Amino acid sequence: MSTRSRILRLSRYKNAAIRLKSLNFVKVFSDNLGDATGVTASQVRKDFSIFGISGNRRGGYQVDELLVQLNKVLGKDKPQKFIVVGVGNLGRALINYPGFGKSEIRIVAGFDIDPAKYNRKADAPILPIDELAGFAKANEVELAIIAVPDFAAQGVFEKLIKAGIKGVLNFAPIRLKSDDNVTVHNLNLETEFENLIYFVNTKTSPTE
Amino acid sequence: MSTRSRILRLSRYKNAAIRLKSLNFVKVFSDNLGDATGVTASQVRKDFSIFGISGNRRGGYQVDELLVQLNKVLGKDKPQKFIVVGVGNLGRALINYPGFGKSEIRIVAGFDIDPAKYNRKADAPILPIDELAGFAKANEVELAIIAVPDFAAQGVFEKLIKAGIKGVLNFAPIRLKSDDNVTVHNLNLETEFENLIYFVNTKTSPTE
DNA sequence: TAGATTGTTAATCGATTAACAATC
DNA sequence: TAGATTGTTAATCGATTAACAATC
Repeated sequence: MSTRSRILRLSRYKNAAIRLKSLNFVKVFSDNLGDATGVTASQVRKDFSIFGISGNRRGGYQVDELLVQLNKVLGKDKPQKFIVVGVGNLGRALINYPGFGKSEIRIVAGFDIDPAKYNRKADAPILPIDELAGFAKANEVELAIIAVPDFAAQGVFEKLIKAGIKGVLNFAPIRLKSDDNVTVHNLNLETEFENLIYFVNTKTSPTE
Repeated sequence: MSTRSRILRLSRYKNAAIRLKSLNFVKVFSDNLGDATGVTASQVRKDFSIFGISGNRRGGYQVDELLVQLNKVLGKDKPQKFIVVGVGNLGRALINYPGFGKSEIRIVAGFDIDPAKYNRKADAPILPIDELAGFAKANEVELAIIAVPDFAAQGVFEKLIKAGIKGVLNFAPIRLKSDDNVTVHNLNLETEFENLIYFVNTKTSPTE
């Protein structure tokens, strides 16, 4: 009913709606959103209907109202606190990622084992990994990013579970398994590169 | 015939095969690979048959032979040169990404507009963006990564097209459109975060 | 009102899985 | 040989698209 790709499309509709709003659109049609995101108008309406997002026969969707509803489905109606484990290049990139600026995604702390990286005074402090569980509980953080080398990922994952984390985005090139209590999304950069290479080499366009 | 998700699975089979090889497996069965990657054995055999990867009735697949074939499909049988445009935190993280070490993915240069970042002596030199086209042609680079802020992405993309780039992995939170000559994969980190948030909030496990 | 767009149902399309004959 | 596993075809499942009645 709600597959990964359906939610990905919802994110795109949201981004398209933001763009259209900035162009002073007050209402949009399923046709506009389809064009902007590369799907059919039917798909847009179907996706909306599954989440009970409704518009106006004849009048399309009010952009402001639509954004409220999409943000609600996507959890963007309230702050979402993340911690990052592993403050190497990638971890630091995520902590400083400017794209989260206007969004409700907040990276509230980083954790590492290297004392040279600790910095308690930063907006998002960098702390010893031993403080992870305490910090997560004190600050009610349920979401985490793993940005450590592959050999350290499983150990970090287990620490995160003990700390009560409910969702993990894993950038380490190791496949972590979710269970009933913890949702894991694995994002393997090498795999993304391989995918691009394949489609360039064969000149086939991916369905994505 | 060859969708994005089929190629993603192929990457996973390859990673599983590498792991099994390191455990001294000489042959593997579709069943092993299915278990290791979370798909059915039928799926594995179907995927293989589409790419003409064949095994031994009764004897499964020789790991070494399988890896050769998978690497060939994925373009890992020869070096794949990438350039990175935008040497901020994310760009630097990609240039230094240790996960590419053993792989045939090579990041051969970075480009930026900030002179403070230039470094012609590094293994992967950081160069002024004006030198992009010249460098790409001289070094026969066809693959690029965009890691610049959103407002700069479209301009960079057009420069890349002019430089003869054939494939782009875009990390900027803007949707770039591929055409017949250039394959684009958009990887929007915010979207990945939203996806995780959704599934954590609803405790539904994604099909992925 | 007449015309246009939604919301939803039915039809289509494609991908996954099951089954089994071929065969090592 | 007998048993186990592949490779492939057929069946199933799910997701996308088309169509159209409802209606603003």
